Amino acid sequence: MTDISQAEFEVLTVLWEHYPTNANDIIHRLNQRSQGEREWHEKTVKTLLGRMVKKEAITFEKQGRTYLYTPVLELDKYTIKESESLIQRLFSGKITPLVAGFAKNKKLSKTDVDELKSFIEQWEKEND
Amino acid sequence: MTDISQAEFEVLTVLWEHYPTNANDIIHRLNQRSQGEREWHEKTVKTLLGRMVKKEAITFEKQGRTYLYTPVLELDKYTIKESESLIQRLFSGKITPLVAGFAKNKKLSKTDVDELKSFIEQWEKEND
DNA sequence: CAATATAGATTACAAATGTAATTTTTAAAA
DNA sequence: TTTTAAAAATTACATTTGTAATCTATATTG
Repeated sequence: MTDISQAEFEVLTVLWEHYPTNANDIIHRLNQRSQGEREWHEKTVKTLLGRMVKKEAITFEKQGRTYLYTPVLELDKYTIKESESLIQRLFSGKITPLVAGFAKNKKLSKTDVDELKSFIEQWEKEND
Repeated sequence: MTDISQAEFEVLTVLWEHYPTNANDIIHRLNQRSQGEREWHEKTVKTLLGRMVKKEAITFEKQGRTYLYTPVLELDKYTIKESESLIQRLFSGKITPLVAGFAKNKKLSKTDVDELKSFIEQWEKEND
C-alpha cells in the first residue's frame, strides 16, 4: 500500500469501523465522529475515497450505481506497520525507550503498568 | 514547531547528532549515513534547512558568511511528541496495545522483555 | 418515457513537499 | 584590487495533499 495521507487516514479509520459500506455512510460517520470540530464535505470525502482506490489502500464492489468500499489492509496490520516504522525511526527499533519516554512525560499510569505487567507475564508463559 | 516533513526530518536527525554545525557538515553526514542508498544533493539540503528555519524547527547564528544551525527542539522532546501522537491516533492513548502488537509481529525479543521488566521495576520503585 | 436527483469521474486550484538550478552576495585568492 | 569560489537567497517545477466544484451517466420519480 502506498502511503496514505493524514486526511485519507481519517476516512479509512471510519471505514475500518464498519465495512463494506458506501460513500454516504462513510461521510455520515465521519461527521458523527468529529462532532462539530470538523465538517467533512461530501465532495472532499469522495475525492479521498477515489484517491485511496487508486493507491490500492481500499477496494470496492459495485452495488447498483454506488460503490461499497472495503479496506485492503486490516486495521491491525496497518497499526503494526505504522508503529514499527515509528519505533524504527525514533528508537532504532527498540520498544523500551518508547515506553520510558512515555513514562517520563507522565503519561504512564498505574493501570498502564499493570497492563504491561500482565501482558509480559502472558508473553513469558507463551515464550519459554 | 510546525510539522516538519519526511525529508526535513532526515536532515534534522543528523543535526541532532551534532550541533551547532554548518550546512556542509550536515550534507556530509547525511551522505555518510545513507551509504549510497541515497545521494543528498547540496542544494536540496540547503533548501530544507532554509525551510526549517522558516518553520522555526531550527535556528542559526552567523559565523562569517556561513550559518551554524541548531535544532529548536531537543531530540527527546520531539520523539515524545511524535510517539504520543501515534499512540493516541492508533491506540487511543494506551501503550500496552502497541507493545502487544509489536509482540504479535514477532518483533519482541527476550531482551526487550527483560528491559521492559527492569524498566517497570524501576518505575514502581519511583512511583509507590 | 421524460425529468430529475444523485453517484461517481473529471477538473480545479492553492499550499506543501521533494528536488534542484539560478542569482546574488561576499570572503578569499591571485 | 580585481577575480573567483562558495554561501545563502531566490526562483523553478513536478507531485502530493486538502478541499471542492463541475461534468457525465444513470437510477428513480412523476
